[in-house]
Amino acid sequence: MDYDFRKIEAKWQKRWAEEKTYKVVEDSSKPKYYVLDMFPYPSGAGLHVGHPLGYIASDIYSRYKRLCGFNVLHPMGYDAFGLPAEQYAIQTGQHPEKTTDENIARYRSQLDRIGFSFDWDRSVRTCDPEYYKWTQWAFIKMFKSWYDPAMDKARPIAELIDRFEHEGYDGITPQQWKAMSEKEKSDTLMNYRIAYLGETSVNWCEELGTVLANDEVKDGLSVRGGYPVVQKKMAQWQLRVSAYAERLLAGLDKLEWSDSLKEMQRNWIGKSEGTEMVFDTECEGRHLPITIFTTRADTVFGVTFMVLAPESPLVQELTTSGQKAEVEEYLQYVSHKTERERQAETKNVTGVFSGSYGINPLTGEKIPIWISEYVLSGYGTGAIMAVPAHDSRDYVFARKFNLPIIPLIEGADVSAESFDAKEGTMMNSGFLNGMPVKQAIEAAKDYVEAHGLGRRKTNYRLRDAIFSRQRYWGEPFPIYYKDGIPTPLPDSELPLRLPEISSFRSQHGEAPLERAKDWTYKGYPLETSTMPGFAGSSAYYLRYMDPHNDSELVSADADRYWRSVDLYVGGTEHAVGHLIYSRFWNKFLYDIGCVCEDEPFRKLVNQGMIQGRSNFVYRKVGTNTFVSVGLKDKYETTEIHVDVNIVHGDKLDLEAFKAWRPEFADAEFELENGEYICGWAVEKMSKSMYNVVNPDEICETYGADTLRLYEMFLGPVEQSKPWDTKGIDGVHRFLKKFWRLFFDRDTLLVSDAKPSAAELKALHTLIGKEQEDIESFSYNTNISAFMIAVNTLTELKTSSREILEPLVVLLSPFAPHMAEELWEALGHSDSVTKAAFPEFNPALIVEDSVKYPVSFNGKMRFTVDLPKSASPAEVEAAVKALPDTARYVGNQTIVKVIVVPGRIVNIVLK
RNA sequence: GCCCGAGUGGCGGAAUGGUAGACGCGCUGGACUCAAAAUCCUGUGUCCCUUAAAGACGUGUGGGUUCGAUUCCCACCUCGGGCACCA
Repeated sequence: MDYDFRKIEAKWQKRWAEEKTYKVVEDSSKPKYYVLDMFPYPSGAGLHVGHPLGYIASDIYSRYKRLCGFNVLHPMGYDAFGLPAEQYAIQTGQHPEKTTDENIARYRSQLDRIGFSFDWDRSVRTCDPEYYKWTQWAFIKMFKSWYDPAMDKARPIAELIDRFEHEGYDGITPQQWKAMSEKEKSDTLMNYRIAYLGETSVNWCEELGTVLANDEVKDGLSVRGGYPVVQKKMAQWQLRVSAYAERLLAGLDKLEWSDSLKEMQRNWIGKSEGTEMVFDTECEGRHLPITIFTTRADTVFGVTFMVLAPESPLVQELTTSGQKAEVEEYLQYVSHKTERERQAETKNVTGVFSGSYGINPLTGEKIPIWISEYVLSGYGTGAIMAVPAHDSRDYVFARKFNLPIIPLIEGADVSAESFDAKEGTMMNSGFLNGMPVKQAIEAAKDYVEAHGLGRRKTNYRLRDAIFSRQRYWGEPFPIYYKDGIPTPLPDSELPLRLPEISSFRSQHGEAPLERAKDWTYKGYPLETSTMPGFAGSSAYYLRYMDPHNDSELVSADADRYWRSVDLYVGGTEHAVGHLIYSRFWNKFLYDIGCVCEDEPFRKLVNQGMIQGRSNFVYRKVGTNTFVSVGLKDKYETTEIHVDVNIVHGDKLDLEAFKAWRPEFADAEFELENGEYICGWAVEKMSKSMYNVVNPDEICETYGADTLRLYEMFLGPVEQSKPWDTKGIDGVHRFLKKFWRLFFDRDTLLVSDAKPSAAELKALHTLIGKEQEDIESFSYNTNISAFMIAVNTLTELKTSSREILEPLVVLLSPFAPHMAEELWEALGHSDSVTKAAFPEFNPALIVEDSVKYPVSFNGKMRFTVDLPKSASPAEVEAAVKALPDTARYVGNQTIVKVIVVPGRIVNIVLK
């Protein structure tokens, strides 16, 4: 019987589904392990070979952990709310639910073909009301909570109301509180709630008709669609993520994530420890203290001007009547610029003088106050002290407007550029003179605090997450407006289902839900925006633990058993979006006692992207003649993408090319050595570049086991690499060889013969390597080890069951279909999934050499590593060689001399 | 500009202080075959050389540490990723 992968794979996929082989239930007798993939957004294009890379890696890990005796939770679901489905609906009038269902069905069948060990009974989809009920539930919890800085955690809002009523809080006295109207009370509480409604400047995308989060915008364009994004002031629902900044930062230390990913999160959180300092200012006789934030308190002696953000409310206060016209003109100019334009023109310095002056608190000098767009209103206090000598932005500004520059660090040359580094010795700085910069910063902070000029302050760049989207295909907010006061629905009304609407297009910033009929609760209007994509993906890993529970997000029992995700596999593109929001969401649930772990993803592996490898043909301009790549420079040619599926090893299939598109039917060719060689490039895998490779085709030609093996053999999981089928025959050949260890045509070769030492060595080398490699995700080297083992065993003509049986178990995480088939052939009625990982015996793999401990000088110990066959004379010779080389050893204590047959190679220090 | 990460044969890559290039692809020659496919065997870093032996060189570049460096340190170059007026 030959290796008939089509038959074998279909047979086992059917059986796994029928017998629910991968169904998992909580089992306190076994240790648990939770392996999670980032669930996909089911797009219309279906899966290409890049998508399953991470799924294959995590599936191998899950199967390995099962063999090791763990109760493994390995679920899969769909992130099904989102813009593309809605955009498609706008274009075609099809309901997004319909296209989403179709796409999911397609994804499911593609995934099933690859042989994953998901427990599909636990599958979730974010657009399912039974699922988004819990997204809405969590939102209400956030609405009903505030962040208590004293306890450093979220607490019920009732506690805050109680404080306002009885003792007062944050400058509001009980008397003031009691005097407030309901609306005023509601507005006040909005300043504290974790989920709150607030006026804010948002990224508005006219084309998409919605606001976007900062991580949904890149270079002033929307990440999805690439449409322009502008700034606009709007009342939006927001999540107080910033309250968790310090905990989100500190929590990173405990996580097994890559350094680069942690670093990205740290940058995004952007902690900055500095000083808030008060400068007195004077505008037409009125005095107004303004607060600035700086990390360089040591440079106050070099402050020669101050700058306000154009959006700062202080601008109105500090503009003198003489400057009013000029300032107004500048504000007009700034307001007409989009965020994109502001970013694009960072070198073009603009600004205007306000007319008023501030007083340097240390020198008492009068310094002008300017207004410029280079100061951001959203960070710090929206006002800065400018030190042109030691800040490059202030320097450029000072040069442009001829403001004085005072150097404060000895030897710093500020004639051409500023000296930003925090090093050197202070000068021109009063009591700080002579100090190194770092020391001066601390001394200045102390001085400022001691003299009541300001205080130490930590700022974070992390902003609150804007949570409203003016679109249809998302979770509706469980909020209604009772006399204008936002009020949550009672839990018993959840889920609040998405209403039907007639047209999906939004106009003039009006949300699609505004057109829904009877979108009210008890006669009061319901909120018309919907939640963003990250809402549904923030706690999905919890729902997998207990997916059918309709009274709780997750039961305490299920949560205590599964706790958190042990291994999370996904791409880096979610580094600062999903992975921040999810951690925030989880920490909130932790605060309210809903979950028992405060970090959701203990270990995270980022799989690399699989890029496409595009092929090109070259058409002579004005003709229908195509020249091979080596000849293209002789003519003027146009480069044209050609479907990679009609190119094999960069050689174009001429007939297939003529048939590809009508305009090439009568194409002519100029060949090289009788062949047409295509050019190539590594690009993103996409339809428009004709470089998409579909996993179904690979499964059809080579089988799912080959696909799995090949994707892993391509290189390290974390690395990005182009898809290139050149090597796929190699792994396919390996599987056929593996098969032939067991079968010669129809004859099963397995016997009860005792294994030889060489056979045991080959097996146990592999067992040891597999343990090590899977734990470190070095799947590619492990497959190499498999190839070596199979070659050795083939050569040894192994038939021993004691070798072959464990070998099948070792193969099963990588090529589960073949492993099941062979396992059954070996006489097992149970799935190979239920087998145990073979026990590793390192004694069976020792080298044919022996270590001779040798003392030297009574102090150092040497280990001489010699072949067993070495004669005493050879050992002596090796040892005699030691003193010469050992001279260099100094106070090292152990030295190993590696002896390859006949010659001393080197010494090992330990 | 700032912060990460990476540079090894014709190609994907292996080796984390100890015989560089495992394993696979490709290519060379051969066996089987009428032939092909499939399968198996052989060789395959570069230079010198008809070939082989022997030798020299060789992990982006230049220095350093070490008996010994692809691996550790410093500087530079190139590529990839992230952040980018965050005071």
